[in-house]
Amino acid sequence: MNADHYENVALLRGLLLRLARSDWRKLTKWSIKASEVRLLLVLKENSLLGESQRMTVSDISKILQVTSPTVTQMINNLIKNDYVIRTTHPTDRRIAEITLSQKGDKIAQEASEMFTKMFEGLIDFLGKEQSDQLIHLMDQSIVYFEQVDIEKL
Amino acid sequence: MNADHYENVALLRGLLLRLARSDWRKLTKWSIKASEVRLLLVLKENSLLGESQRMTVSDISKILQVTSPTVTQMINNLIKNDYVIRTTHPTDRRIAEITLSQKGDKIAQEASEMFTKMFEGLIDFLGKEQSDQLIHLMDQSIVYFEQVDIEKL
DNA sequence: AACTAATAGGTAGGTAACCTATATATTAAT
DNA sequence: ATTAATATATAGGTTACCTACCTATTAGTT
Repeated sequence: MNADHYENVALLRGLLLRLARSDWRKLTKWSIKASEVRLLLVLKENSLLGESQRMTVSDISKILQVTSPTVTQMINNLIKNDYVIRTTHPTDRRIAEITLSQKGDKIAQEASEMFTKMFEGLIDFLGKEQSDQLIHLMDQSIVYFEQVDIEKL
Repeated sequence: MNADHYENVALLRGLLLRLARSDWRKLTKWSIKASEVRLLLVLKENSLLGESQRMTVSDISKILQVTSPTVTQMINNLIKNDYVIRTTHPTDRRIAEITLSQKGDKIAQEASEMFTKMFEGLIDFLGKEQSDQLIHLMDQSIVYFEQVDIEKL
């Protein structure tokens, strides 16, 4: 553990901050918000996984890691412009089932392709091995941040 | 370039999103906002680099990568509770010079120590070599994202 | 000196992306 | 039948930004 073992603390902090604020998340070619595109993508990807096309507010909330009122709000916006459809579960009327409309599916498809190309580009740019490394390191970093107790710092 | 060269596209996207939304940025033990703590840190770190304690709104804006109205707003809040002081440049009266008050310096000091410990913790957790790798890969990713043209995707 | 352009910052008002607290509807459990 | 639990919605708020515009001041030009 030499003298400059920790030389990169500031660098690391700065990079994480920049990456967090990076613009790719805010991209939206479509006339809906970036967060709403992400929601459409969740629905699309769920159906591609062979799961049912219908998802509940709670499912979406878990995947996007936001609270259910946040999901409701996004869905209300999406319904307003016919990107998704809300129906009631046939046997449990508490549950709202959300499905993509044709319009929503089209955007989800385009967004999916765009993000795929964007991240394929990143993998090409970094190289396969390096991108695997990045995945591993980011995953570990998330583990670290989830476990660290600020009160004890 | 085998079949699953791009297998990790979704994984990479998900991790970047999670890291972006990670909570460490929102931490604030103090009675001011996280973004305001970051501003105090900029002032503190600038003075530690031997630069003058005084910084202009433009300087801060460049470092935090936010617009000047955003900086003005944060500074107004910080002034309200005596964390920073705004004075006018002696020879160029257009320029506002921002300095830490004693109260602000104390928080900046604490925050600096906290973040330092937090990122030292990350370096220990990942290992020195791995954390250097992470820095390199994040840096390259930022380069990539800055250069990628969405319109062409 | 007078005028125009450039620079630095502030003001007003808005938006995205979240949140908490609370209410409502429905179903499950006792 | 009553109470508790669950799923979602509503109301209203917050943070962290932004753009458009305005003012004050300084620099450059004729």
